[in-house]
Amino acid sequence: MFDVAAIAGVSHQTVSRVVNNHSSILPATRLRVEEAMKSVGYRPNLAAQSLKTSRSKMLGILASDTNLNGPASAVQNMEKAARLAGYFVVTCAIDAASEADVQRGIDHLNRLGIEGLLVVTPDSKTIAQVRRSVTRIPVVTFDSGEQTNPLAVSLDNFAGGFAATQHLIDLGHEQILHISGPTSWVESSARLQGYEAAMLQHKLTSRVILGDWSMESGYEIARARNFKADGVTAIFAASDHIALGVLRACHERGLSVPGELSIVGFDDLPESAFCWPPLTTIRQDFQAIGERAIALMLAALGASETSVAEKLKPELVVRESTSILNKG
Amino acid sequence: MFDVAAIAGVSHQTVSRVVNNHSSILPATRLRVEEAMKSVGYRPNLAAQSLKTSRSKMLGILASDTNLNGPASAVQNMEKAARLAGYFVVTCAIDAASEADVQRGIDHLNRLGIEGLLVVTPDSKTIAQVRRSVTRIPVVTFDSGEQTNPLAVSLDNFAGGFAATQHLIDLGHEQILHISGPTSWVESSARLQGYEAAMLQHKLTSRVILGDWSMESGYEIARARNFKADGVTAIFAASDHIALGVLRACHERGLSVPGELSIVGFDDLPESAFCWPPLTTIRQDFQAIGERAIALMLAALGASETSVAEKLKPELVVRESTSILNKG
DNA sequence: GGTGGCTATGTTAACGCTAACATTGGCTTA
DNA sequence: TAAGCCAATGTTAGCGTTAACATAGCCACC
Repeated sequence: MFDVAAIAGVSHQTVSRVVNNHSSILPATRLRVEEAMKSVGYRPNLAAQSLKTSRSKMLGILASDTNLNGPASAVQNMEKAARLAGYFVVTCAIDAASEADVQRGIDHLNRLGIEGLLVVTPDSKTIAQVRRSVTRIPVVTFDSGEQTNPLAVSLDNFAGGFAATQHLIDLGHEQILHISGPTSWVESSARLQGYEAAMLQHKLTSRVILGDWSMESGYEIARARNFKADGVTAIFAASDHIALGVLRACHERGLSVPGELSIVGFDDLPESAFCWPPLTTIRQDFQAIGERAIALMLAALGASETSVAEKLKPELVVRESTSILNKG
Repeated sequence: MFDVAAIAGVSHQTVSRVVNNHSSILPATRLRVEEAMKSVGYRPNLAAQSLKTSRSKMLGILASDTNLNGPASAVQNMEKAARLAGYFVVTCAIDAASEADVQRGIDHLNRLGIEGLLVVTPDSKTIAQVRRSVTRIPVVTFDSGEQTNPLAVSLDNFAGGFAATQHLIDLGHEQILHISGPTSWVESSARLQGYEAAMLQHKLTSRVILGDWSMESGYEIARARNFKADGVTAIFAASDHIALGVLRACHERGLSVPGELSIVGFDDLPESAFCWPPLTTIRQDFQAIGERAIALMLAALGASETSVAEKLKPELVVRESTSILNKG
């Protein structure tokens, strides 16, 4: 910095002012300084800036399941959006099931002096834990329902569950089974509620089995029961993974999809369009989700205007795993 | 820090020594200081440490395709391994196809003062570009073949390609088609070479179609040709995604898998075990890959011993998409 | 018993930067 | 023309930490 100042024939403070876009710098001076910076390849030292301003320009992301498509896409898009705003993103993978692991993650990120924390996990217990133990800095999470925390991105999982169920009802199905995710997940209960609301509205009886998001779980559930005998003609699975597991079990048993059983998933995994039959599902816009999360964070940090917080609506994608009920 | 020193009745420098595990501290003093630290909840300020020591304890990861399972798992495991060693990881998603975007990513990470850079991309041009423009700090990449850069994790994609092909040959197949990935990807050419070596060894003729990793590509290729008419009885796809696309096309046409066509993929996506039929594939151990990358990095930073660099061998996972050639 | 050397701790300065205050000089205005 | 003011830049100090050197006290050994 002093080198730059010497070359440009100004004081180091003037250089600092140029770096920080101060107003009272003569255009000619600014130009001279900028050229000097370029000539020596000057880069401001972030550590020194942090130390002095006590703003680190870093955001932490606490994420579980980062190898899954959804969270991974969301995190990736958050990083891009944050970078655009001049922020750095430090991701920390946690096991949401372990309270101790979550705390370790928080401590780790705190040591960095992050200015804000984004929590990418659908586990409501984890979210509550983080909100409880991180109060010094803004925490942005994801919500899937009635709560309206101003620092949460609202994903309308209720609407998704409703749309999936409505789609099956529209096709004439009445015996619609829902395979849900684990109860502690916010997504899970919102999707379930959407399902129940749609069923209720058409005076149909809800039938729910508890799954755990995984393909294994869908597979085991579908293997353990006889949908035909039960009269079930359609399934709304809380995740594409569950749906994929069900699909495999149907193939094994020779149950025709969608001929004898219609299936709707949730997430629109890239693979879901290419399984057989291609899966009707609910798509979430992870880019929008990531950008929204960062926008909320920036607003909380005072770096930008507060944006309007309307819920992000997922979208029904109709493919070939669902069809009109074959009455017979 | 001065607060801690005052409480413990020592100088701030003694506190610093306790923090850094210096040897010449009386156990009693250390204890006193540690208690004082606990009582005020003291956390060393990383920015100040960085500034003073000019070591930021941060590693950068430049990653493309972070929403894909493989890269995402690798990155996740790198982060965990780095955290264990006291390092922070800053991930930066790039579009490997764009040289400018890669450069922007490098600049972004450089501003942070990262101590080392890990490049998670299979695009050899990007790797070369990064190696060219980042020389100040160690760069760890991934290699898939003959090159033996000491700072690259060697993934034996050749062995994987060989094993996949050998498996099909063992089942009696002779007309084995390989759908490859794009040529600029290191993985791609190594897998291709493994395929060709196995074919050559059994005096079989190689048949290769150029794909681009994606499900769409596998689907389109399989739709555009008639494997039966061509006499092709088995396909080794360079990725599970390609294989999944082929599989879907087969379903559409009523071509029985594995009855009329055996298929082997590469990657062992979680979904591959649950498609129909479950896909025979080559599994890579992403946890080992991530840990190995960090081990290499730590060694390069002088933070640990150099580890022996034997290639990571992928593993054949036999499922139901391959079967003995049905002569007739 | 004095000297040398060691061990445990204290003191000082500096890392690169920015906030706050100080200075300069040109311009307005009575 | 002198007082006042503002715009542009300079000077100083300190953010929290650690390296380097300084000091104090103890033990051993001739």
